[in-house]
Amino acid sequence: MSNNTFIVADDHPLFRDALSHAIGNCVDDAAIVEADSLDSLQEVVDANPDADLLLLDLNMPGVSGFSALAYIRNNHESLPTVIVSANDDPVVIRRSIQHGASGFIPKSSPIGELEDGIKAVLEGEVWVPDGVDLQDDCLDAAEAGIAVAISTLTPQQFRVLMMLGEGLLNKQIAYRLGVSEATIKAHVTAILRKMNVNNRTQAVLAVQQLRISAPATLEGPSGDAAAAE
Amino acid sequence: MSNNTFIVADDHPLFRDALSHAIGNCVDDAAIVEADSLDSLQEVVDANPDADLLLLDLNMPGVSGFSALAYIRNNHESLPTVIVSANDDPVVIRRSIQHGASGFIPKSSPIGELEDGIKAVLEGEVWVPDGVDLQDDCLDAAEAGIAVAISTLTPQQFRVLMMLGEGLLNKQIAYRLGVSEATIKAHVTAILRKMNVNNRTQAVLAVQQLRISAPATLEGPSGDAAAAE
DNA sequence: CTGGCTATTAGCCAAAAGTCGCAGTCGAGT
DNA sequence: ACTCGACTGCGACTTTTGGCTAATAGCCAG
Repeated sequence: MSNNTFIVADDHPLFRDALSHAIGNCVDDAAIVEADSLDSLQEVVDANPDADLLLLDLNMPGVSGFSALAYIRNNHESLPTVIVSANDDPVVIRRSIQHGASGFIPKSSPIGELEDGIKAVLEGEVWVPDGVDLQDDCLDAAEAGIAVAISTLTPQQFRVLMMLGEGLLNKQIAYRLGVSEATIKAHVTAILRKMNVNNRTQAVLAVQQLRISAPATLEGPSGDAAAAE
Repeated sequence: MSNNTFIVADDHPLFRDALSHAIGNCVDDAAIVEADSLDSLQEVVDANPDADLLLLDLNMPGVSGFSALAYIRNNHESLPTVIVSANDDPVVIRRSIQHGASGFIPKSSPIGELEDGIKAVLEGEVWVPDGVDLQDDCLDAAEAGIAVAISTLTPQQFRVLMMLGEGLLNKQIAYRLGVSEATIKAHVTAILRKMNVNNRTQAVLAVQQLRISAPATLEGPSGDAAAAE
């Protein structure tokens, strides 16, 4: 069954290390695979379809909120996923679980707690920090629908959607992915169909609904307006 | 000085009534003007440029988060604005004040407190619920920049921007505003310039950063999650 | 091996988006 | 009165989107 493979996805190297160590303390002979971006995450998950656990940061560059979780959950159903986030708002925690995460570990947790969480999830439990109530307030219907739509996207389509979410032109996306603009258009058309919207702006708005509130440090080609000068 | 005119902007009729009554208890001969949408708010504010106070709901239909506040604050600088919201998250309260509100009153407040707040603001104070600390975590630079950009928009441009934020086509916006599509395109171009972005999707993304994400947290806020990474 | 899914591309076309220049109006200022 | 500038509104023009067809190729499962 278990092949002792663990995936750690976080854009912060120091934190990946910390998480890897924690896993080492929980399991002997653990093979750790790391990812620091959406691209590498997709590669790694693809290359290790039978990993034991995925530790996923909610703030990866190029990924909007719970989109990645929604995508992973329905493309690799057998891969238990634990969200690791700097944000420990109970609302975010509940949303994580409702989107299919097997656990939630705040980045502020002491090491011991982190390890407890990992162990618990490895044994099939759902683990959240003490004092968080998972009851009631079920997932917003619209949000759930969007998550379902996203989960039907192919890997390439998902990448394209995330770039739409950065306000990029088809041409720019094509360049980044190294394919022709015609291909991007085909993907975009498919995405609009699956998400049941009429244009890219509406698709982006839908994705935004899966965002975790805080503006955070969402750097990007769009955020400008600020620098002004 | 004072002309005893008050503006109450909320899409919930019952709540407008409640707020109006509260004002009546604070001031004699108060003239109350109400607004239930962005359109009516712009009209009313325009028609009463020297009102004493604006009570503004954060969840008006057709207005995205703090956009309306940012717009009002820089187009009617002399109009003190108090935010009235169902969301009483300290983060939202702080953001409101930092965007230029003169006060913040949770919808869950007892009448007495509501009146205290109104009185305090009328005397020039900044009023927030007990126990909320306004210190530290200054406004995110990007968010502040976006607010400034929005504040430079003309009334019509602001309306157009809000509709862009609903994912509408130029044609649909034109119909709603009763002008030609060519006019909307011109407005959009002006908006893109002022916000320093290249296309409508990026403009929408910028506006989304002023959104108050979590749908009304009825929960007891444990740590304030101001962390926000 | 064959059918089904995905990815990729081209070409064509209609619609939508975005740019430019221009015109009318209104309200300061000088 | 006259100018100046901001706001609004338009039509002509270019670019980007998005839909459709069709073709090629890889990959996997039955």
